[in-house]
Amino acid sequence: MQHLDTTDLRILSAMCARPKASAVALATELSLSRNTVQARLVRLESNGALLPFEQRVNPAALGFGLVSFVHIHVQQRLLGQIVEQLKAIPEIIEAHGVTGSADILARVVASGAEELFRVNGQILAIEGVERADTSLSMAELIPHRTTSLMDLRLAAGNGTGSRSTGSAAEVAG
Amino acid sequence: MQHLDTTDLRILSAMCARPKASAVALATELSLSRNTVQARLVRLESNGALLPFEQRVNPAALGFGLVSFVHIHVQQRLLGQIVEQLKAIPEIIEAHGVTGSADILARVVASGAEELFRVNGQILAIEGVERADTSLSMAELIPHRTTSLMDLRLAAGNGTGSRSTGSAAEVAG
DNA sequence: ATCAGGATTGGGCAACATGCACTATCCACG
DNA sequence: CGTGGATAGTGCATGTTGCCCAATCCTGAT
Repeated sequence: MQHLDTTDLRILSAMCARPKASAVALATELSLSRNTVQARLVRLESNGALLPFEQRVNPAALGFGLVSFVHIHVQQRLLGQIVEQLKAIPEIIEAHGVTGSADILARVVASGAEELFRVNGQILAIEGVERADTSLSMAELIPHRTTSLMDLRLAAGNGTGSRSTGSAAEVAG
Repeated sequence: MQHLDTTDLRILSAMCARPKASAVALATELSLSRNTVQARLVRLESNGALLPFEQRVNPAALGFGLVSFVHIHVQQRLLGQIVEQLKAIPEIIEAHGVTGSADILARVVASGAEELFRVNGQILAIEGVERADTSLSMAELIPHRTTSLMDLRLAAGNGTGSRSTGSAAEVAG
């Protein structure tokens, strides 16, 4: 993962503030050359700093308004196969191998309780899955955000004036 | 939350497949009028089906490569104030009020263990927070995805041919 | 069946953007 | 100092956007 310099951060931050702004407009706003913005955008996409567009799609709008977090306990030796089978369940939209009392923490969405129950049944039917403990999200207290992180980084690296060069202001690492 | 019909789904799905495609290109691909695509896109943005651009920013690229899930136990009567104070911690990038043994499940990122320890200290210092149990993400087994949900919905509502009209094929809800 | 309202279609237009190319300059490193 | 990559500024053919308009379609209510 290539880390970002202040110019990258400024570009990202401006894009968050004005997603529809063209590269030309961003360049003007940030006092950069249009070519620079374009080159940076290409690099941000190719090096993984920008995740795929699908992150923006709201599951609730697709009818999956029920969000739950499922703590899954598995037989470790079957982990690989289990993960493959979890991937085949469309309602599991994220999963992490975690430390702590559970082995996997999955985000599972559904249209309602009945469908969630069905999906949980699918999870439990996977060989090697010993337990699945489900917590329902009752409220989204802090919606997913990254601007707080960007602001933190910009505030930390903002000692080089309004026109920062790359390596002198590399802050994200 | 306004639910989406098949045309919306097809537009979203095409955007996920080709994020850089113009409205004109999408319209051609989907056999729709350009105006229709534009109108639908405006609606998708305004009704919350499309989340803000910042969802696409990868925290790891900002230097926050350590992901953890913090289960927070609180005094219920102080919940409102607690949430406000959690919001003021930039490294908390998501939080849900959940059922189950914990009250709040938070996603906390950091550059490393030391910083995570510091953030945890901040959480614990909030009045009304009784406990905070942290699980580290050791592996992103299933990266966040929504195309699986879209595919599911499209497969479920695909009985009306290649040119679906709105209400006859409303499937998401 | 009729009517009304919203959605969709197809087309137009001025302004603008994009992707790519080019040259010149700057900056960091060996 | 020399070199290579990054940045800046500019140009151009092509395509896009935001907005507008009129006509048609579709759906639900009466």
